[in-house]
Parts: sequence; structure tokens; C-alpha cells
Amino acid sequence: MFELRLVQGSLLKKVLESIKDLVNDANFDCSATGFSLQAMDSSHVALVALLLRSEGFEHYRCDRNISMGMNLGNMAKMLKCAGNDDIVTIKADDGSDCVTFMFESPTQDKISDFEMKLMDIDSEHLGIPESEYDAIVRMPSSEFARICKDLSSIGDTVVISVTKEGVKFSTRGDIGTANIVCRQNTSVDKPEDATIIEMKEMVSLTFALRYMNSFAKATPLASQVTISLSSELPVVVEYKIAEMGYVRFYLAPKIEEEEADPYVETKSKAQGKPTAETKPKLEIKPDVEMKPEVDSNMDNEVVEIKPELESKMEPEEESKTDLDIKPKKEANGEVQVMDVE
Amino acid sequence: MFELRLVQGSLLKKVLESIKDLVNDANFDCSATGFSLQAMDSSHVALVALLLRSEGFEHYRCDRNISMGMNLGNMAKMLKCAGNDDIVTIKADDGSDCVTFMFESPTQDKISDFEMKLMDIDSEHLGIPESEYDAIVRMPSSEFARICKDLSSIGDTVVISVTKEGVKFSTRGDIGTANIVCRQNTSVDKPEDATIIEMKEMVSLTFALRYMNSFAKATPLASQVTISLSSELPVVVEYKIAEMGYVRFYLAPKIEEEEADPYVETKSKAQGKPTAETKPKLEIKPDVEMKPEVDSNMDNEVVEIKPELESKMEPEEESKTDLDIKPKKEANGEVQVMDVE
DNA sequence: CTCCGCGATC
DNA sequence: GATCGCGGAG
Repeated sequence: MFELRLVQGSLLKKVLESIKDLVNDANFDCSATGFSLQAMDSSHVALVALLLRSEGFEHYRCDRNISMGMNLGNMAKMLKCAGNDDIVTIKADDGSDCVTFMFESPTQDKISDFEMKLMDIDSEHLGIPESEYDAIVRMPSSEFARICKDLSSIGDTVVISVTKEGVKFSTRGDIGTANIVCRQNTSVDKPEDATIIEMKEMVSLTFALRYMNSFAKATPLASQVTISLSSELPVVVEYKIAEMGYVRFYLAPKIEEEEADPYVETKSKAQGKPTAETKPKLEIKPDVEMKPEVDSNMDNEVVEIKPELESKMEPEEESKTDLDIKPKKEANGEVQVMDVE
Repeated sequence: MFELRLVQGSLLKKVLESIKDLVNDANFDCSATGFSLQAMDSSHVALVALLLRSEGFEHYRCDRNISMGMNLGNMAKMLKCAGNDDIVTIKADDGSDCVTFMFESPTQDKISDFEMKLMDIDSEHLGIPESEYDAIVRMPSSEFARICKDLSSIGDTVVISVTKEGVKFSTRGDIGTANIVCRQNTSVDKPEDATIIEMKEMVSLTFALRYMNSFAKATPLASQVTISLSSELPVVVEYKIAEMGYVRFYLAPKIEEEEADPYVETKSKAQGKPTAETKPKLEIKPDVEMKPEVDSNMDNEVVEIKPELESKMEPEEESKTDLDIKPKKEANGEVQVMDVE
């Protein structure tokens, strides 16, 4: 049987709020290590990786590794029924096709239990290696969220450029252009207000703001966000979860370079390369139909949506393994009981 | 002429917000006793009873009993124009087909008056006797509202079960099941946080969450709600209005019992009884077309909506008068002037 | 943290 | 029009 107990139940609520719009169904992997999840977003352009280490729970018991397939929307609905300072228990009996969520109010006067059917979801366990990045930006998560929201009222994509001095977020749209520069700033009263740039190489990459805004839903989880960029790799947007783990979002960059006119640039490439050859690397299952985002704004014809299909996600051989999909079988049948009460 | 003046005008705003979604048009009855209203909801399944006693007003004058037919949506619109700490005056001249709402800002710097046409609404005055109930639950109104809202994200109906230990709210839906238990708790810091169960008989009744959520709109009126349950009677959900009276909502239970499978249960009954024989007791006017709720969720076919029509609202002879509709003529032509300034 | 009022959305 | 989500205040 599997059982975890988390006094700060609001954490789970926030985690689900942050990922449920990106991923519909996913397997939660329960092992001695902890409670984790890895899943592609429904259009197979972004990837979410969640880890909640077993040590972070007040009680954690996992008799054998199990994978619980859940509809994240439904799971989020149920967790919403927990008060923000309720204690949350998640329980699944071996062989049962149900999971139970239990919420205890701090005073124990109100005790709720919710039962949800598990689903059978076939998804391989992805191995995501830690990589070296050209630049790592740490900044207040609320500031990052604000920037993504502001820019998305101007354009659809953001160019993130990192120099020694700071990080620049740029966009352009029908109504004009926008550039927001955040300078490195470590001399702040509170450490969570700091903006820190670690840079090996200058880097400038383009991403769909739609996804960035989706990632920013994790803002309540952490006061700081870490953005890791390399020209050959998907960006990683990470929110640390205090004492427990993280939520990481991976997104393949679009091909446009910062200074080039994206429309012209894209159009020529779109004509030159057939779509079939340019599927982004983040695509796992070729049999699953691709759903390119169709912008409601069709002013710029089809070139507006092509970039998503042509993401620069075909690294040369040596870095090819970076987001390779290698099913990772963890030691199964292992028994672990932890009780930190 | 009729005139009332209420310093705490926000009370009236809240009252109208709480009932305007349930009842479109209704007669306000103005008498020496006070300002009151009784009306069925538009689908004739629920009933609202409002009483604001004359003693609660700063000024109350009622020369003769009158009945003012108003569209509650429009009345709510006008009251929304009052500031939350405005003093509200409602005035109607004899023989006039208009009512005037006057709002004075606390500083007297802004004085508004709104005039609204009265309507002719034919509805008998219902006599609703006080009954004995198997169980009476008092609990924080906000908690009740939260429970109804949470459960309605899972299912459409709630089973309310009362035992000596507490009250249980349960539902089930496509995505799973939910049970919320609130224990009796009288040892609280503030009396408005108490949950008190008065029980003669265990009782378990099923109601449409849609109505419960509508009733819960009255939450701002009172910190506590009283839920009175008997197996043969409509539930009463009461919000006391400080020093003045109450808003009470009556709702006929659905026929399903707690442990039975509601769908099967209902289906057999639905087949056994023709609709014409099973109109709920709360129906006043047979000539008014019944509008059963049509759930968007049609998975369970027509049985899903039948229960509302078959509500257990046919008490045996001795209790038959309980929600009987007896036109209650109060002494008319009586003159009363009260001035409590 | 909860309540309240506001703006945006469907 | 109703709901939800956001931001500000107690």
C-alpha cells in the first residue's frame, strides 16, 4: 500500500494548480525516493517534471513502487476541496484502482475523504539528464510572472537574452514592441528579491509566451524562479518546493534569433523545409496527433504557427541524448517505510 | 402610505443578492408586523421566506397592509446603487404603482432616489407552520457554503446525514465520491464557530446542490446557518438577520436514500409512477408549467432529472398541512405607525 | 489567511 | 448575468 501525509496540504493544491492546465493525464510515480511525475504537455512541446521527496512528508509509506494514473484536472478539483491549512493524506491500496484523498481541518472538526478512480496511462518514464547551461538566471518568481503576462499582451513569443549585465525579455506584435531588462541585483534586503545571472556564454532564445504564462502558474510555490538556458537545449524553468523538491518545466526554443525579423526568417524556413522533417525533439509518440497552437490572430498567415513545429530541437550527435527518451526502470518491488512523526 | 428607513442599508442589499437568483418576481407584504416576502422559486421546487420585523427599522410606517409586487432582479439592481453604509429608505404612496428607494450617504453628501414600477403578481399568501424536526444542525454559514461549493464540483446532489456525532455531507459524480464530516463542536473561542447538533432521530436526506448553493448566497447575512431536517419535510435552511428576522429557504428532498444507488433507485420509481401523480408538494399553481432542471450531464438519461419531480413531498394526513397553501388574510385596513427615532 | 471589491471571462 | 481569478485590506 501507498500512503503519504503532508501537513502543509496547500503545497499539493498549488502544485496541481500549476500543472493541470499543461497536462491532462499523467502517472504519479510512487517510490522510496518520493512522489514524482513526468509528463509532456498535451501538444508535446513542453515537459513537466515534479518531485516531492519522501523525506519532506510527515509520513511516507511505499511498500512497492507504483504508478498511479490520474486525470490532473479531476485531482485538482478534489484538492481544491481541501482547506489551505488542512492536512492532506493520499492513500492507495495495492491492487485497488482507486486513490483516496483525505483532508483534516487543523482543529479536526471537519474530516473529508474523496475517492477517485485511477486511469491506465501508458507513458514511458523519461530520463532527463542534468545538463550544463550557458546561462542561469535566478529572479523573483512574481517578477517573472509579471513580465510574461505583460509581454503576452503585446506579442506571442518572448526572446530571452542573457548578457553579463542582465536578462532581457523582448517581444513584438501588431501594436508594437517591448523590451524588459532585469539587471543583476544581489544587494537586496530580502534574498528572494535578488536577481542573479550566472553566465558562461551569451545566449538568446525565443519561446512561446503561452507556455511561459502557463509555467508561471507555479509562482505561488516559490518566491524565486530559476531559468536555465543553452542554445542547444530546452529552457528549464524551475520552482523549488521548500524542503521537498521542485516543479520543472522544459520548453523547446523556437528557431528565430533575437535580432532577426521573425516573420521573414520563419517564412523562408517554412518554405524550405517540409514539416515532417522538423518535428520538435520533445515529441515522444509520433503516433499521437500533433496539435499546433492555432492563434486566433491570423494576421500573419500560417507563418505565425509554423515556428512551433520547427523548434530548434535537433541537436547534433553529442548532445542528442539531452532529452532523449530512455525508459528508466527503477528497482521495483523494493519496500520502504518511513515514518517521521 | 408605507415607509421604512434602515440605517444599515447593506442588509437590504445582501437580502436581495441572496434571493434574486432564486425568485424572479415576488410580492413584498407590508404590514404592522414588518416587511416580508414568501415566494416559490421559478421551478416551484424551493421556497423563500423573508421577514424583517418592523421593530428592526429606525423608522417604520404602514398605514394599511399592502402588497408590493416587484421584480427582484430590478430591485437588486437599484439597491446595488446604494453604498454599503448608506441609509436606505423605501417608500410607497397609497394607490401609487411605484416604489421609491432613497439612499443617503453617511455624510449626507450624496442623496439618491430610484423609482421602480410595481407589478401585479398573483400569488396566494402561504401559511408555513413551524414544525418539529428530527434534527437541527447549527454551523458556521461560511463552512456550510464552502461544503456546498466543494461538493458541487464533484456531484449534483448532496446527502445530508445527521447522527449524534455530527453531520455528514456526501456526494458522488463521474470523477469520484466525496464525504465531508463535521463533528459537533461547542468548545470554541467564538460562538459563531460552533457546530451544534440537536438530534431526535437519525436522518439522511438528499438534495440538489444547485439549490443549496443558491441558498448559500445568504451567507453574508449571518455567521451561522441553521439546517432543520425531517424525513417527511422539506429542509429549512435559515439565516437569521440580526435583530430583525430571517431568510429561510425550504427545499423538498429528493427520494434517494443515503445507501442506495441513486440511479437504480430512481429509475425504478420513475418507471413505476407517472409524472402527473408525483408532482412535488411545493408546487403551488398547477397551471404554471413545471420546469424540471435539465442537467447538462445526460449520462444517466432521464432518470437524472426525475427525482426533482418526485420529491418526497407527500406527507401522510396528519402532517399534510405542513406546507399546505392556505391563503392567510391578515386583518386589513389596520393602521399602524411606528417611529423609533 | 480570509475577506472584500474589482476586472476579466464564458 | 454568473463565475472565476486577482489584488488589496483587515
